[in-house]
Parts: sequence; structure tokens; C-alpha cells
Amino acid sequence: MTNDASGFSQLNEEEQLFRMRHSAAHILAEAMLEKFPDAKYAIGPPVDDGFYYDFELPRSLTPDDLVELQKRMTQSVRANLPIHGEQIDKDAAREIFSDQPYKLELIDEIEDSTVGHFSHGEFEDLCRGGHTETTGQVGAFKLDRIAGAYWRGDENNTMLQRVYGLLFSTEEELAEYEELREQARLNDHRRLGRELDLFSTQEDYGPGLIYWHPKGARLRVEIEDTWKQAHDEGGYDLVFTPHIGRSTLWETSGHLDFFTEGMFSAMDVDGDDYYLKPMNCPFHIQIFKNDLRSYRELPMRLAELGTVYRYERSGVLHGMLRVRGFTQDDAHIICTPEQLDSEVDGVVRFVLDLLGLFNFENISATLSTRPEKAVGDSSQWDRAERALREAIERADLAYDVEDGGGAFYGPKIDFHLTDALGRRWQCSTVQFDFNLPERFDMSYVGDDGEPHRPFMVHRALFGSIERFVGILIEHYGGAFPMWLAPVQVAIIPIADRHLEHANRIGTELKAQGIRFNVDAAKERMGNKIRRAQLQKIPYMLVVGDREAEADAAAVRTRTGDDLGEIPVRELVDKFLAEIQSRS
RNA sequence: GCCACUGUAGCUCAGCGGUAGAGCAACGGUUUUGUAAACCGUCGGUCGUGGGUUCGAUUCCCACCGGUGGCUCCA
Repeated sequence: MTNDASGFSQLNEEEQLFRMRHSAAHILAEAMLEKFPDAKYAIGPPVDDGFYYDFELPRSLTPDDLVELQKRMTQSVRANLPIHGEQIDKDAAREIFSDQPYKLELIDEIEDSTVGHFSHGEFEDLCRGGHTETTGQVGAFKLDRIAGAYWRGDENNTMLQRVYGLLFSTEEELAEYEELREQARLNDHRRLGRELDLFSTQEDYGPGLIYWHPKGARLRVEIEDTWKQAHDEGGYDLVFTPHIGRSTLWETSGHLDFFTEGMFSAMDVDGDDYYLKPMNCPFHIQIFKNDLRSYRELPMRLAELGTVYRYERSGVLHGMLRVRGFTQDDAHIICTPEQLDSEVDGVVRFVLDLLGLFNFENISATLSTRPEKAVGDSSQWDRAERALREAIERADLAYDVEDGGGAFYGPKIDFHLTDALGRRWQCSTVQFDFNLPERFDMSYVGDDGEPHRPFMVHRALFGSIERFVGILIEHYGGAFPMWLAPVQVAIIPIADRHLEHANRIGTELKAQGIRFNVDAAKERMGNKIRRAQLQKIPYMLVVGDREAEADAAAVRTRTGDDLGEIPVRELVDKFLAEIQSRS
């Protein structure tokens, strides 16, 4: 392998960017070694928005260090040193990196007899390659932040210091990216959650637990109502199950073996151990097992907005996106082998229909197939994987395959959606389970009069309501479409004498179930408009003398459009139509 | 959990070895207002908790509890 960068300018943009980021990582390591000659350097790959490099250093880095490192890097870039690459044999590499334990470990693991060696100036690195021709070609970069990272991501290993850098081809693109990040910061659901009074967490009384305030709860109710209606129409039966269950249930399900670290510790009830549920499945299975089931009763589709509790380590908690108590929009489909294909097909279509209501840019899927260690026989796996794959293809969905990425108990499809800021999120899952039917000895009587083991599929559309709402908040930047907006209309009387007309409009809206508030504060109209804007209320109805006279309102939208004076009757129809259309 | 940073009024933040300050919000008053902030005033904090150093700690040190950004997996 050589540094095949001779045609750098002919490469496509993506490959160029990859190489620029990769080379910048080397230049960062070079700067770090200059600053700390004793530094041990580990790995430094390109990432989505730039690059990073991991180091073991004599002391913790400070933000000031980044400034200095950036300066040193700039010098190296200005020097425009050629980057050389070659293959050398392992012994030579061990010699070069004799005081670099991480490099030595990497060399040992490489299977070839030779390894890649890249250098520029005095700097040398072990590297499989993919670089710019010179250090001057790396584009616009900025050292961004310092973070801890375990060597190879394993918490049993040393904690290294990771320096992240942003890198783009041009200064403009770098600035654009930082602007996008600033936008994301403004749209952060934790910030908007507070500003719009949607939810809170009470750190003193239990981190990772969500308190839904009235406006956030309104949002949730709208989503759940839609969900329930869709499930009624989609052939599901809604159920409710307990929040705790005796240890015997979790022994049978196997959760006490393979999911204990995710469960809260037991509570004692009359000498028995009970556990808060981390999943709903064992309960739904009990409903199935409560009777002798005939094939005529299948498919059985049991759905529940089931609140589960999982222990998450303190460091990973994050607003509504990563919590310790959340509500899954869970369902379990129990069916015969013959029904498999149409059920899977139906679920995939169902997912797409429901997600379609929320204006996400695009939805893609990942199919995860059988891993090394798996339960169930391979014909079952093949059959299930085929059903999943065909369903995705019939739905004409973009997908990729993660070979061996499935859980030990079954293959699955994960759905990813892209939000308004271009970020991808995983919400929906369709997951086969060959484990629980076995463990709980589930069966139905077939038309041959014999017992048969049913297929079982877990599925969630939103995943968790908490996470989904968190994503929605960021996706819409708090400016929810009419049907979701906690307050749909702000009525703004100009002076006290217009309050009566304002209230009269309120009465009409209320009769139609439209959510509004009348801002009767002792403030000027301008300030009331500002307050409604900041609350991102879709419509503002300004009422003064003229409007009271005409039984109308002057309508302004939160986007700043002035729709002029509209009669109240007309307004109600307009609002209802917009809510109805869910646009 | 681990690494780094961080915790001052409801929010955003300043301050710093001599027991605290701004803007916004809230509350009261004056103004009765025409499309993103009228004016005046008032209230509000055992400076995250506990310990230590000191004549004296919000400030320095330690521990704990949270938060933020990362690290593995996951909704």
C-alpha cells in the first residue's frame, strides 16, 4: 500500500473530505507529541463532522491547550509537508513504535505480515492510509472539545483523552456547520421543554424521570389519541397490564438472567421479590396464555402504552431522549406460520402510515439478521428474515442489512427517521422473538387438533413516547403543527374594553374544542404578540374596536404573516380544517 | 459507572477570602394601548449538600448529590 493520493483532486468530494479529516487527525497527533513528548497516541479516525484522536497524557487537557494545539497544527499545515505512506514489515514497525503501547497492541492484531506506515515531517503513525498528498490540503478545521474515551470503548481499559476537531473543505462549510449546531442548540428539547413549559425533570427527586406539565401532556394526549384510533382501526386490541410482577415471571422470561443490569432492584412483598417491569412482553404473554387458544383466534395483536422502568447509568441520561422511566407504544403479534408474511407486511405499512403524520423527511430501515449465538432453529430464522426483507421491499423503503446484528432471540427491522435538522433517529422496531414463546411454552390448537408453537413479533412505532416527543420538539423547533400545538390560538384584546369580544370568540372556539388563551394582561398589544410568538402559538387573533364591530378578528400567524380581518365564523372553520388535516 | 467541565434568584448570567449583583420573569401601581418588549416601584438567594482550612468561606481543599459533553449498549 502506498499513499495513493496522487490523484487527490480527482477523488469525489466524500473521499476527499474523508482524507482531509484523516490527515488532520495525524497533524493533531503531531502537535500533541510536540507539546507532550511522552504522550501515548492511540487511534485517530475521521468522523461525521471532522476527526478525533485519543491520547494518554501526563495531565488533563484544558481548553487553553486546544488553542495552543490548533496553532501548532496550523504551522504544520502552512509548512505544506508531503505525506508519505508505505508498507513496512511488523518488526520494523515494532521498532519504530517501541515506546507506544497502543500502537504495539494494534500491530499485534493486524493479520498481514506488513503494516501501513505514514509520515510527514518528523511525525510517524501506524495507519491503514487514505490521506491527502500534503498537510496543506486539509481544509478548514477547528479543535472543538475534549472528552474521555476508553481505549477501544471498553470500560475495563484505560480512560484516554479524546480531542475532537471539526473539519470541512472550506471555511464557509465549517461556519455553516457551526450555525447548524447553534440551531440545534436553540431547538434542544430540554431548552424548549422549559421555555414552552412542556415538561421537567426533578433532579433532586430522581434523575431520568419525566414530569409532563399540562402543555406537554396535551401534546402527548393528542399523539396517544391518534395512536389509539389507528390501533382500533388497525385490528389491534388494547390492553393494560401491571407495573410490577413477581420474580417468578422474570425467571421464566429470562430477564433476571440476561437483563438484570437494566432492572431496578427487587422490592419485597410478603416475602416475595417483585420487580418493576422493564418490558411488557411477559405480561402480554400471560393474557395469551390465560386461555386455551385456537388458531381461529390468531393473529392476536395486543397493544399497550406500557410504562416501563429501566436502570440506566447516570452518565447516559439525557432529557427525554434517555431516561429511566418511559412509555413504550408496545404491541405483540402472536400468529401462525401461515400468517407471518401478511402480519409483517401489515406492521411495516402501519409504521409508515403513522410516522407519516409527523412530516419527517425520509424514513429508512435496517434489517438485522441472525447473530452467532442465537436461539431457535435456522429455518425459523430464515423464514422470519425473509418475511422482514420482503415487507421492506414491498413498502419500497430504503434499507441496509446488518448481518449478524439481530438479538439472540430473533431478527428485526429498525426504522430510522430524519428530522428537520438532518439528524437520524431510531424509533420503530419490528422484532421477532423465538425465545419467549419457548420459555413460556406458548401454544395454540391448530386445525389438526394438535398444539403448535405460535410466532411472536414485538413492535413499537414511536419506541418510547418520551423519546418520540423529545424528537418531535426538536424536529418542529417547538412550533408544532396546529393539531399538536398545546395552545392553538392566542386571543389578544388591544384594550380592556375589547376583553368582552375576546372572550366571546373564546367561547366559540371552545365549543369546537379549539385550544386557546385570552391574554388579558395589563400589557400593550405589541408585548402580547411577542409573548404569543415566543410561545410559538400558531395563530394570534388581535381584537380592537374594528374587530368587535365586525364580529371578526385580525389574524396573524406565528410566521409573521398578516391574514387581515376574518369573521369569527370563517375562522372557526379554517382552524377546524387545519386541525383535521393534521398539516 | 468512568474522564473532563460545571452547580450563585423561577430563567440567563456576573462576582469572589470580609456573609451577594444585573437583565428577564413574578407581584403592585400608572398608562388603555393597532402587529415581536410602555413607565415607576416591590418581592425574591442559609451562593447544590456535608465536612475541613481560616479570626472569617459563596469564594480555597475534600467527600457526596445533581447537570453538561464524551465512552459501550439500547427506546
